[in-house]
Amino acid sequence: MNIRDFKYIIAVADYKSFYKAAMHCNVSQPTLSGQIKKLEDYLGNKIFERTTKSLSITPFGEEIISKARVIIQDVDALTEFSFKSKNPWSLPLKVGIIPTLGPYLIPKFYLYLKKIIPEAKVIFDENVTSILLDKLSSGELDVLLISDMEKNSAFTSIDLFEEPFWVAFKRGNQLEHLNSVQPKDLASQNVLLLNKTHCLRSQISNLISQQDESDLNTIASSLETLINLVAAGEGCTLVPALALQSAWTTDMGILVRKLDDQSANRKIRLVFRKNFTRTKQVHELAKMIGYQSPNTVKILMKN
Amino acid sequence: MNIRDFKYIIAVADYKSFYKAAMHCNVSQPTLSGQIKKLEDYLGNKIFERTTKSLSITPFGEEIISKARVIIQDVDALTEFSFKSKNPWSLPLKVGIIPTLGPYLIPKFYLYLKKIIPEAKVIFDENVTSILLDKLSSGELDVLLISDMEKNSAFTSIDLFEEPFWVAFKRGNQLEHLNSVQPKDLASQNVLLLNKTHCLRSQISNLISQQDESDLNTIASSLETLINLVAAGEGCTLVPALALQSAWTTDMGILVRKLDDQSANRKIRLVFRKNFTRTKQVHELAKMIGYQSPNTVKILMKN
DNA sequence: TTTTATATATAGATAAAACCTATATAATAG
DNA sequence: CTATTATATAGGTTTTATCTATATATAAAA
Repeated sequence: MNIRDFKYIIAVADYKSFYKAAMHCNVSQPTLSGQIKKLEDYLGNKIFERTTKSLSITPFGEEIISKARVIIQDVDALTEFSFKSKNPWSLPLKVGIIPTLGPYLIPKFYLYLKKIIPEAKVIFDENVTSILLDKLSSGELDVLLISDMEKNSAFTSIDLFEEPFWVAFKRGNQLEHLNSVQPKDLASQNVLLLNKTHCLRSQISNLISQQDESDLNTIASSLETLINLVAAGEGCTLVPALALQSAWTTDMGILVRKLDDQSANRKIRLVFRKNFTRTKQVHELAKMIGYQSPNTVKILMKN
Repeated sequence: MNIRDFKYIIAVADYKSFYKAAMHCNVSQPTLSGQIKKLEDYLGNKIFERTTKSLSITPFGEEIISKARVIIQDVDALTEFSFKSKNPWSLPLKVGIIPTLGPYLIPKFYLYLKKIIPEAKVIFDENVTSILLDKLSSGELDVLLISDMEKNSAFTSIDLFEEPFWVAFKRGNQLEHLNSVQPKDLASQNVLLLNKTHCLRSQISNLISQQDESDLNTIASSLETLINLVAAGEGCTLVPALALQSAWTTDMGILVRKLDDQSANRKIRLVFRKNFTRTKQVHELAKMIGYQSPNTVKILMKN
């Protein structure tokens, strides 16, 4: 039994003619006759009572045709739904992003994405890497914007950009007098760090050769808090470039210096399941971020 | 797009495995994979996200599968309805019958038919031949039980039996003294006839060589009325064998003689459209009437 | 009554599709 | 690194749908 056959009997019922129905279905009349005969044989009853000069629908046929109409309507609805869904943005993209990146990166590409692809919808989930990876595995999220992560063969990633680290300190700190700041210059500084759940913490503590196990300087769970502590004279901290705000200098008396070290940066990547089906969406997102963010980073680096 | 493909994706959704779903569908795994791939290509979206160790359904796939389940349910209902309808008596048979036959023939086969085929349902319409033929053409009736009719190439007929005519007259009529009554013996009699709409009238008037145009003896529209008039001494009449009642002799003083003439009978036939689809029902009806009525007629002829 | 026009059915060949087996590829578990 | 398990691919076979040509049947016209 075939959906096509249902279309054939409905056409015959509508046109009251095998010949005309065949024209409408774009098949030859013998094809139509043959398929309907086969269907009738399978169902065990005649649908049509035909002579060369008249065609009527049997009571059984009326039942079958009305049921077939319902089925064809549902099939058409399914097809229409599918064709509408061909737009890669017919479904929202669920994006996980780390807290040290989200507040600064999202504003830089989201409006541009909506301008270029108005139907695009992105749902953000701001969480630390380990939680995001779990959600990606389970399918709760479609794609992640994260920094370093251990290798996972189930995931694929797209490198987006490298984000340098800057040192932020209060005016008056001895670092103010250095033209170029090296990691070793921080050894004598009280470097404030985020708590261990943030990937940024280990990246920075590795960089300045501090032991990650130490909880000594773990005094904040957000970059905003860290900066406020620095402004209060508590010490210095390292900040990823995108998080730098020009208002700091004027309003808070905070100075920044780029760290003069090749490894003083983090790689930002898009990560998604290797078999994720909506890769077109992912690549369009990557393109939007790629268009926007490298420039932004460069501008900030001149600051 | 094919109903089979819907069954495939539902099986995969249920078994969470291409391999197991293929087993369930009695096809090979490559066949299932191939067909689902084709469906996904046609619909323009992936239904499943698969790796060798996990299989999940995409949001699009969830929609498609739930729609497909509805369609498959409806298709199954259609199929089940068809298989139930394979019983030739799944629909009532609409039988037209002439008024000079219906009241006497129906009681002789209907109970027997119900006994042999309990699910059989017959709807009777008692009318004169011309009206019945119109209703047969239009499809309002499925089959007719009638006597002579003009040839019609759109109809087919099955001969059932020949019904002899008997003369009915009141005790004391000069016919009482004849051992055998011939048509010519009726020339001197006042033969009462039904009105012209009944086929029985022309059959009898032809037999006794009276002009059919004459309205002289047309004084009744039912056999019951004719018999009552004969009992009242108004004349004699011809009665088809099945209509003879044994009560006539005792209660009404009416005697009957078989007409001694080869053509003194009418042929009773089943007539139906040549392309009628439920011929099995028709032939079962014919068989039931054939089993019952010839015997009945013979018994009456000995009366 | 024969012819013409129209509609459905049948026959035989061709094209399309679904299917199978064998094998490749991929990923996890031991 | 191998064994196991699952899906994908390749190539050939079978089945099904389709086409063209023609037959059959009926009603209308000549």
